[in-house]
Amino acid sequence: MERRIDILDNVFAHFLKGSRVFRNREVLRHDYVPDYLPHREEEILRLGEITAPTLRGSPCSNVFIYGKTGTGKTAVAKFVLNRITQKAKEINSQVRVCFVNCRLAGTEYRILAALCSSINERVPFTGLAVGELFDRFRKSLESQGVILLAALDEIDALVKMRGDTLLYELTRINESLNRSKVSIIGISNDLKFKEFLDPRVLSTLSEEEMVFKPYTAEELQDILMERAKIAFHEGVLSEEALKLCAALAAAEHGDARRALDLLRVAGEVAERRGDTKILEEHVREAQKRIEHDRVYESIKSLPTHSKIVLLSALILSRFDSDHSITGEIYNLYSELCEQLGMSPLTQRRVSELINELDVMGLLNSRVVSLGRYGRTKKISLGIPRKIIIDVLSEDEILKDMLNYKPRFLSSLQ
DNA sequence: CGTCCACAGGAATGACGGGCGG
DNA sequence: CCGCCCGTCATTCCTGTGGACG
Repeated sequence: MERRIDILDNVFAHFLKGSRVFRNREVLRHDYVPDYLPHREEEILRLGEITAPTLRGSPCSNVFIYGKTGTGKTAVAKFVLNRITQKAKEINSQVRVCFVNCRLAGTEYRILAALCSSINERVPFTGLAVGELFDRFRKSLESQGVILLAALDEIDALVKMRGDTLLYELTRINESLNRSKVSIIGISNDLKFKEFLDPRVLSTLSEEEMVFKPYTAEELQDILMERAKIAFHEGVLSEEALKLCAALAAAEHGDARRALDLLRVAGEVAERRGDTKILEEHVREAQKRIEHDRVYESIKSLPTHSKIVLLSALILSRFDSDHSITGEIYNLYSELCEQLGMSPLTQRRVSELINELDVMGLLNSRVVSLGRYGRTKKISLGIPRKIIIDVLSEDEILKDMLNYKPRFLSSLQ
């Protein structure tokens, strides 16, 4: 059944787009879970062993999975959960599984709602108090007498925004359940995450721990190769291009997600140019494009005042040497605010904004002492001028200020 | 060697908006 | 549904500081 739909999808896509590069672009998306996960056999086995008891109706140890982005945590968890579901159906076992992405869910309410729906407890989208929802969840569990295996992905996001109360409740829920049990698989890409947790929650939650190591370049090659077979038409992807994708991603964090993005965008670049083979140059172009898009978006979504600070740095970079200092930036920033009819923020705040832009890589700033002439930050642009100009010239408020001449120009030279 | 510049950056506090609990 | 609380952004006030200059 599924297979037939897949085939048709490909036919439609091919017919509509007439792609000579892609056979099935979908498999390069990072939310796609392939049938085979290269170099994660051990992890799959381990997680399988830990969770297997649920199949015969016993609870299993809670597991905590750590690892940087793109190390296969989510894929492995989904993979194992899928297999458990399959097996449970076969042998008619009373195990239920639930996979929730805490960051996407956003609130405790929606996470609980997802847990409820996995045990067929229907709850309203909104309206109930979280405590009420929790009671319903517990009652429903108890009356059904099932084992629930719940995977909480990006669990660090939940704790960062809401604290660990929900986790605390969830880890304690088994104490009040007789016929049912809940086992939790927590997934986090923040390795320091433990420190934010109540020690009691932590010890309950991490009865078992798994750490996912970054992929090596060779491992990434295998992953890409598997996907490429499905994603591209035969002979489209050159070996050098594939190796380059793997190498670039390995240099970053061993991030499979990044590797797949590179491959997909490289395919798109080739397609757009009308080429039928993906070469190294397409990958390099893809890398540029991904980086460009990232920077472009981050500038575009900046608050207005941060944009003005960035614009000040841009304008100042035309004069003087390649760096300016906090005071100069602040003077020009104030001037620009005046021109725009806005009231400027304080220097203290602007200093903070500069730090934020520095963290984002849009500016480089470092503290220096100029001796008799004070202590300040030397600030330079962290990205090509062109990108800033591109984004800001689309900005309704700031587009006319790109060629602004600072009044205190004379004092600069 | 002390001074003093031009800020860095911490702490306390206020304004505001959105979500949570009752 | 409403009030309260909490997080975010911003201001105010402040103490700290590396090193050129005299």
